[in-house]
Amino acid sequence: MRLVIAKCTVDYSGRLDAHLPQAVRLLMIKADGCVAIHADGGAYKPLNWMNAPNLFRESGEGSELTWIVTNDKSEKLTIQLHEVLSDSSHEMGSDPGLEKDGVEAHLQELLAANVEQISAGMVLVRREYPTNIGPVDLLCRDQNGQAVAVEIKRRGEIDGVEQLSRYLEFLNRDSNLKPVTGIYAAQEIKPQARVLAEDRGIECLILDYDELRGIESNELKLF
Amino acid sequence: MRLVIAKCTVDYSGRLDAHLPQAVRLLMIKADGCVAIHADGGAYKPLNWMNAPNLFRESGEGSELTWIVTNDKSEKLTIQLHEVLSDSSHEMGSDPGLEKDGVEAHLQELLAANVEQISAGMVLVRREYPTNIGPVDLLCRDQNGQAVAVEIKRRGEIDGVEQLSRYLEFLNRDSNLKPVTGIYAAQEIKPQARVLAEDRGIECLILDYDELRGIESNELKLF
DNA sequence: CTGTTCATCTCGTAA
DNA sequence: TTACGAGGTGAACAG
Repeated sequence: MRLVIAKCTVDYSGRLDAHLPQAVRLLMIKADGCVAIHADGGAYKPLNWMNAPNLFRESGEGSELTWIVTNDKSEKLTIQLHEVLSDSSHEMGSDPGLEKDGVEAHLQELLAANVEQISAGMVLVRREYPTNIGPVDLLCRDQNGQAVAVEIKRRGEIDGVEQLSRYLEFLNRDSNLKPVTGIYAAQEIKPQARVLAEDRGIECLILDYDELRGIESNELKLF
Repeated sequence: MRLVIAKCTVDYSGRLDAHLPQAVRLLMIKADGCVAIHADGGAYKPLNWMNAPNLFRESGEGSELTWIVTNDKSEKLTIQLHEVLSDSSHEMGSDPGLEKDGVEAHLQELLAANVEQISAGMVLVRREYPTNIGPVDLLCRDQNGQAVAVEIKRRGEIDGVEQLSRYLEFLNRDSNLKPVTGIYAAQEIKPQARVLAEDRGIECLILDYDELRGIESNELKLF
């Protein structure tokens, strides 16, 4: 990894056009060739960047170096270096990578194992119940034996309501299931999504991840 | 900005849990306190990070330093530094920031100012016309006085068609507007999006950004 | 290889 | 402050 601190101006042209006025910034060039330009503030996202694979060309000399980075999608990043304050390279080797735990898939597992938390007497028919337009997260039957399709999201936005509506439309064509009602379950449901869901007769359910995890661990303790 | 190259292990706990095994990485600490951990490859996104504002604590000594970064949302980033290979700081001053050109807002402005480019006699009612499920980009009336809802995208994909369909559904409940037709306008419309749009009776319109900008500047020249 | 969905999304902006 | 939608979204996964 090469790290350069320099007073520079930058122009990007590609999916949009962008320009950075002259200032001191960090230019980061990784081993795979990708380039990132960071200011000393803001979040982790660089001001400008160019992903690998790309072509890096250096031209000019002295106090007016120019870096031009291009790729095969006709994107172009032009960096004018007016003054280089630091330039260093570091050997780092390959990275073993990140291990994650606690994302959305876990939520579906937890709820599938505890469908009676949705309403008393609810029974799971199956997870990822297939339809022609994709699988529904959960298909259940309530205490009266009526089919219920459940769509689970971490954050319930309007797209998820559309998705569930489409599933219901298809499920209701199956005379063995009809009539099928819908439940939209999420840790958080946005107001607009709620409006649309209720407009379509879909029930909204707020999930408590910690509570579900608590129930799970309590049940495990019983055995 | 402080840049440290070190052999380290990292643990993050907060919105999820994540762990990084021991390896040499770049640790970046910006002036506003945010911390990012980069490997020498992958894209511009760091492996782990912690945004400002946060609390940074350094403890231990010699070859076993520990950095603990916490914030008020009970997120915690723990960095064990097993070997520091480089540690430097750089004064960079504030950044004038990025100037962008060619994003969706520009397209909407340009088209709003030139609605007769959509079709002859078209008149703008208002931009960001509100509905219960969000604002429509443009509401217009055509030469016959019939209401037309326009959804503008830079890249026209299928979810934009869904979005416009929802707006039309709600707008058509308003007896002052009914019947409302839809136009899906984008610089580029994906084949699947076009099929769905036409299936729903929504007209597709390809926008030429340069052309719209040209019309705009020509009109300016007239005055 | 495209298409779809998730993300510690980030980021801006308007109510 | 919160809600909402765009993003040079990126990244992972399924078909």
